[in-house]
Amino acid sequence: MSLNDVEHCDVVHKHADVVLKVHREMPDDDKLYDLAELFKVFGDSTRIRILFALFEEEMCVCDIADSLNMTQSAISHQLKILKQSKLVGNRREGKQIIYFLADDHVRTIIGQGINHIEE
Amino acid sequence: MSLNDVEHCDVVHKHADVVLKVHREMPDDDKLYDLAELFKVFGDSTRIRILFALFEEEMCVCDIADSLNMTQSAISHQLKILKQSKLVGNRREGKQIIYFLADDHVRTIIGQGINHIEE
DNA sequence: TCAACATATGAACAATTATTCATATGTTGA
DNA sequence: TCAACATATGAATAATTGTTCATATGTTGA
Repeated sequence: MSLNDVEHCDVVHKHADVVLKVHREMPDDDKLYDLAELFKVFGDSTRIRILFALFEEEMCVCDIADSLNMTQSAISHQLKILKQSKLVGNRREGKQIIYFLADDHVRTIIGQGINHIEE
Repeated sequence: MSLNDVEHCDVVHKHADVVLKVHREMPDDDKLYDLAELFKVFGDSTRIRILFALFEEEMCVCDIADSLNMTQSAISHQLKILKQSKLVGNRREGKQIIYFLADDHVRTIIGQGINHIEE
């Protein structure tokens, strides 16, 4: 794409340096996409509640469903998304699948979110 | 809601203590909703790119639009959402409206997101 | 091997949302 | 006051997404 393809206002000529700088520093599309996808996962209160549940301790699917008063299917679908984003892990224990937080990024990210909304 | 309303599996009886603990520690619905709404704002690559642009310096709407090669209207709609979440602020300078990052939470949150996806 | 249990998954539906287009609002210099 | 510019906004559309329902997969103990 050329920088001259779009000119929304006359200021683009005066501010061409700014536009260039943004271009230089902007992460590539793959990274931007991955970032947005990650935050999208946090952008649903069911998934946030699942993560808060797992803050307490690791748990089987039906305990999460009971804790949140939701169906096993709904929880299972959301756990799949959390697992794909590597926010949770799981292991089998007999008939049950135990889910747990993958690492401490989850706490940090949610903590920062709480900081922001509580100001 | 009663804890006995839903029992997805027999384990609920053995794990009733876990369910209780989750209930005790779970933030209230308002907070969970606000948290999810906040992360939803980060969950769109256009808005992420706007924030990255503003990492460089404050900018008028048309410079953002030019930087991202998008229409003024699309950017304006997204800026409204970013402003409502208090992630950006703005001020008028003559005919232009200058947008800027509201505070450093934005950098921290996005930084944590990058940490996570880069592992 | 079979019945009961625990979890996962595909399809369908309703709800949400990002962009576009047309237009409104607000500002400036002449 | 008026034309040109900069931004905001409402309506419409297409695409995405969370939950439900039905059912499949996988495990255990008898």
